[in-house]
Amino acid sequence: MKMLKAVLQPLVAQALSDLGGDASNLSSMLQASREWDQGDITLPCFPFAKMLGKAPAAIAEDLAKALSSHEAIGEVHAVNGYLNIKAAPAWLATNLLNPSNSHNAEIRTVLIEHTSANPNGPFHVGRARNAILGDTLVRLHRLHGNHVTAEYYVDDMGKQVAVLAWALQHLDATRVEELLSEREPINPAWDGKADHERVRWYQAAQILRQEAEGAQEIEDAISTLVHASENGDVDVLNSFEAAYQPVLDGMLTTLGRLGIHFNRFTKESEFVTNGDVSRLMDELGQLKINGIADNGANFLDLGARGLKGKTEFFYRRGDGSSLYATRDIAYHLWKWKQCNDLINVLGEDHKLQAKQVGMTLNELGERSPEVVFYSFIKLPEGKMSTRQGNVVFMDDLLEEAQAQAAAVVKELRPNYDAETIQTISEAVGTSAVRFNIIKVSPEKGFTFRWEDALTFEGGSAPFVMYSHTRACSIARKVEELSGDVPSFTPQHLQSETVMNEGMIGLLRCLAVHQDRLEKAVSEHRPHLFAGHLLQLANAYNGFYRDCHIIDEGVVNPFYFHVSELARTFLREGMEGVGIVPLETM
RNA sequence: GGGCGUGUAGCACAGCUGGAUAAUGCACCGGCCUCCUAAGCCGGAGAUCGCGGGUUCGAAUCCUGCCACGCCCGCCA
Repeated sequence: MKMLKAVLQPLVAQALSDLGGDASNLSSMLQASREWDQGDITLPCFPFAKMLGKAPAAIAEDLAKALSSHEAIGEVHAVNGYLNIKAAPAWLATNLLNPSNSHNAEIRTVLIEHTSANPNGPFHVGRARNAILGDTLVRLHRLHGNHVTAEYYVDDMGKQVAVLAWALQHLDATRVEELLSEREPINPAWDGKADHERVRWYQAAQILRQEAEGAQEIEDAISTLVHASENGDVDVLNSFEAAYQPVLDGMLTTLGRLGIHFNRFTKESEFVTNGDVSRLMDELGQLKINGIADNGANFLDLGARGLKGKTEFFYRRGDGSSLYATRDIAYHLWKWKQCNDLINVLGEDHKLQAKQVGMTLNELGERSPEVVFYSFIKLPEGKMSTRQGNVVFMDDLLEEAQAQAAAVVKELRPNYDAETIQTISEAVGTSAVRFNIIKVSPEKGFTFRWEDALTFEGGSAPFVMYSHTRACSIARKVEELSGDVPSFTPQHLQSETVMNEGMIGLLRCLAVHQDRLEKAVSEHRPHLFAGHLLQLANAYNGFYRDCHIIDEGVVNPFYFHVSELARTFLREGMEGVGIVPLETM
């Protein structure tokens, strides 16, 4: 409703100063109405009471009378000290349907790093929250018009890949299955998918590392590998890559099914081998807050910069090698060279680390990135843990979602052929899974429940998808019936003396579409836009109920143009949150 | 022990830069397919906004104390 506010503010300011009030803070006081029924824009009049020596209710009444008329203003009501203003539906329609209202927001170059999971095993639902959140941010920024690079930071040199590489070199399939005999066997559906296969090697190695016998030798061997990788040993790094790349490919296959893709993969080891990390450590050593431990390890005293709790941030070990966070800082310095805005999506367990990295960047005269943190997904039985078998793999969830969706399609549309059912159920299943996760705010601890993920009713992706297919169906029918409908002109509105509830509801919802997108993007809160999409779909359904676009074979051009605008907003919005915009379902 | 976060109807969740009768979905009760796709629409019922204080004309929202849960507090990643 920014467009309405822009028109109203000068008018309200005039009315207010005519009454002797101070209009200087008006912009922040004139707000979108909390109560959707009451109006589009509201001015609470309580703060003026003292200034004007009048009751708020009376001030609201006076303002309502003093407000000059304008084509944008539909209704003005003074209620309990609030001045409520509703936009004129015809004005809304004209503004929405005229393509002239192009918003020219500044285009930013944005680098979004997300997921970056260790390539040692398949995604479970918990780890996938990062990818779904991150990819939705990528999509929403693009919808907003920004240039976005979606980036995966590949941890190709840590202990986890070292363990995987060691296991693949020292164990065979028989030994692995022997060690994992008490665990559930691999789901036969994922035989041949490297993330599911190789994680068993990793798990077997983890078991061996726990055992008393021989554990020390394994530990030494792994440790040697880790150190070699940290020193940029090319052979070791190559062996690591050979170990993890098929796993990563498998993980990316899963994400691809969810419509998640990356523009670039950047390997952690790059910053070691190209010398950035050692140059960085030298630079950090020059800082005032640098400190040196007894064994020669280096740290920054971030307590001196206000960090509470643990104040020493170690960036160099006693043996001179770097730490994960050090490499992350080098990575950030590199990332900053190529964008205006930097966004990272991280689990809540990385909060302290991110704080340390951000403060160090500031110390070097660089900006901190924006970080979107999310809480972990739990299962009703408790924490997700691979070791206890308390885990839901994304691959399994997607299979199940698709199967459930297929069952629904078969029941609802018995005449559809197998291929159509497959297409629809795949789209419905994956969209439902994404939306189920994206619609809740990231900081909320999320409990995964099969019945919620597989709900295809109100509040879900299929609900939005269904409204969109209705709009598509109408567009197809209109096309068959009358070919091209002439583009919108204000004359189309002249027969609309009174607009019905469904039409007004949809116009109002369309009017806030851009505002909602902008807010979700600027605050990095995709769930706000997900909520708006549900509202938009709901508003479209009300419009569909009240406004028959085709009546006795005749197309109402005004209704049709509104429907088409809603269809466009729905489609773009769905793509923005990763819902597949099917045209039939 | 310290830091950060969460706590809203039976369940899940929105609202948190202070504003009205706390929004939505599921589940529950009742209605709507001779009419553009009923994965829909309409109506009903259901909330001491964790608990106690405080600031304010006004608090789910801000401050403070307490309680519960989660995450973190490695020269790991």
